Amino acid sequence: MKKHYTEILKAHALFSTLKEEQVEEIGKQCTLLSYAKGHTLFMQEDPASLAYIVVSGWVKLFRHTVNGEEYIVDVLPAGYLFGENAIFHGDSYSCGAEIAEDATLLSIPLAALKQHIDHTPGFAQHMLSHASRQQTAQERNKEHLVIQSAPQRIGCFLLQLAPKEAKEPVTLHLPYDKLLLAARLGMQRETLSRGLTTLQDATDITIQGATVNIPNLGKLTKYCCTACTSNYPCEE
Amino acid sequence: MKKHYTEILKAHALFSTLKEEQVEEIGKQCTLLSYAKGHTLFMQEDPASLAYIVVSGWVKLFRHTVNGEEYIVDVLPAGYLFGENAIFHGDSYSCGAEIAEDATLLSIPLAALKQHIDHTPGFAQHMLSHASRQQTAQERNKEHLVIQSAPQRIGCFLLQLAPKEAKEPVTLHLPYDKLLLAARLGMQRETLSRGLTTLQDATDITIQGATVNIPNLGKLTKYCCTACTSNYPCEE
DNA sequence: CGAGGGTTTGAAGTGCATCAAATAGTGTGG
DNA sequence: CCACACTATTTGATGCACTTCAAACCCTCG
Repeated sequence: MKKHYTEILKAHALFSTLKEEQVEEIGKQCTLLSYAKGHTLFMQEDPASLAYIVVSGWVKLFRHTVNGEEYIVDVLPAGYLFGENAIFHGDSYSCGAEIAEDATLLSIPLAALKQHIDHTPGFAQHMLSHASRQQTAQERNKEHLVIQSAPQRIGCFLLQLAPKEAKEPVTLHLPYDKLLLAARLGMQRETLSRGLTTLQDATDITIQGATVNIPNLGKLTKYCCTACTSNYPCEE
Repeated sequence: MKKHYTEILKAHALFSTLKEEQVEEIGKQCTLLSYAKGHTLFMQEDPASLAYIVVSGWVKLFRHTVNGEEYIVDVLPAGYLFGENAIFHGDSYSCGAEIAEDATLLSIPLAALKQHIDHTPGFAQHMLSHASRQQTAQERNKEHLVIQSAPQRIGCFLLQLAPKEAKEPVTLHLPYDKLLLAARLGMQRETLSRGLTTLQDATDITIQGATVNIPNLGKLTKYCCTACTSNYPCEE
């Protein structure tokens, strides 16, 4: 029954090179949980004992400003790990987490991670390269805020949503509501709405509700990625 | 002669808990270098064999967009380490580095770092917590771009420049030219100039050339940090 | 069918960027 | 020590992008 927990773990780069028995031992301490949209997992500064891997659905990470507004740190799809950095924040979460779309999560005790960081050769190295990847992605995100216009950021997001070896025309669905998407991209919902229209005019894509059709990837790429410090596909 | 290299190393959190002999062994492989403003250390994608610690002066990290513009990743003061993440980027630098103000740097072979990551118990953990701190700082920076206005970002930068236990009135000097500062804060030089004027009107500070006088830290803090997800002082 | 959230559209305002030009500041050679 | 050249910074005028406020529209679900 619990065996497939290890499959989920091994699918993540962080655990991919651990020995079978080590993954199994972590797997034993994990739990699979299902939550409905809107459920709050934890708040910023809460004492932390669990990290999570998103198995399906979407999870929103957020912080609140001093004057009460919500800032979206990130919105995570399946395959992503979060909460693990509490280890380096005095065992409290550095941001809040809420289910953005119905999700199943695998919880992993922080204690298990800590133990492997300290005692399993090579694991800390994997954590390091994982942290480095995260940092690169975040740096790219920060760049976008300075360099790209709102429509470009939207297009860039669509490109990241498209599967790697997709053949045109690509059809995809916006994975969560547009209010959240706008916040994730650092803009107002109205700006998102207008940005999508601008994109349609500029790059031949069509949008109906949450359905996006991209007949010409090259045109979209050219529109968005010319202002960027990375070539498409924009991860590295 | 080379003994004080170890002092520089030990001043950095990364090496602070290594044993004396281990630090000395790294110290032997280091070199102290002086560069004039404008000197290019390396370019993005260059093969990397050295990391650096800024001993004095300022170093600018940058990337170029596809269409040739320069994006400022960060501008580092004394005490900061850079270039080390090449380890996780296939031994090539993820951004260019140039001397922003006359600087002396301590170069550290990446090979030495790698070796300690792999063979020195506890070192990888230190790298991890270092990476985590960096990530937090970067996340805060990214937030600022979305949440804060240009004058608020400027004020926030001034607050970070002020020594921790400073008593009013605080006097400080902008450490590098305003064109670079504007880029570092993600705005145009004209916006910086006008933002400084706005700040003067709003928070009682005075600016003459590169000299800034802050008679009332509370007022500046209130102006800037109310829109932020962290209380002053805004690191954690 | 009506209520309510999510989304779009419209109109007006604001902040930052852009272009252009003036001014201050810095270093050089006479 | 001054005149000149050159760069850094400020100021002014204007335009554009994004925000804000307001209202309409759409869609789903009771």
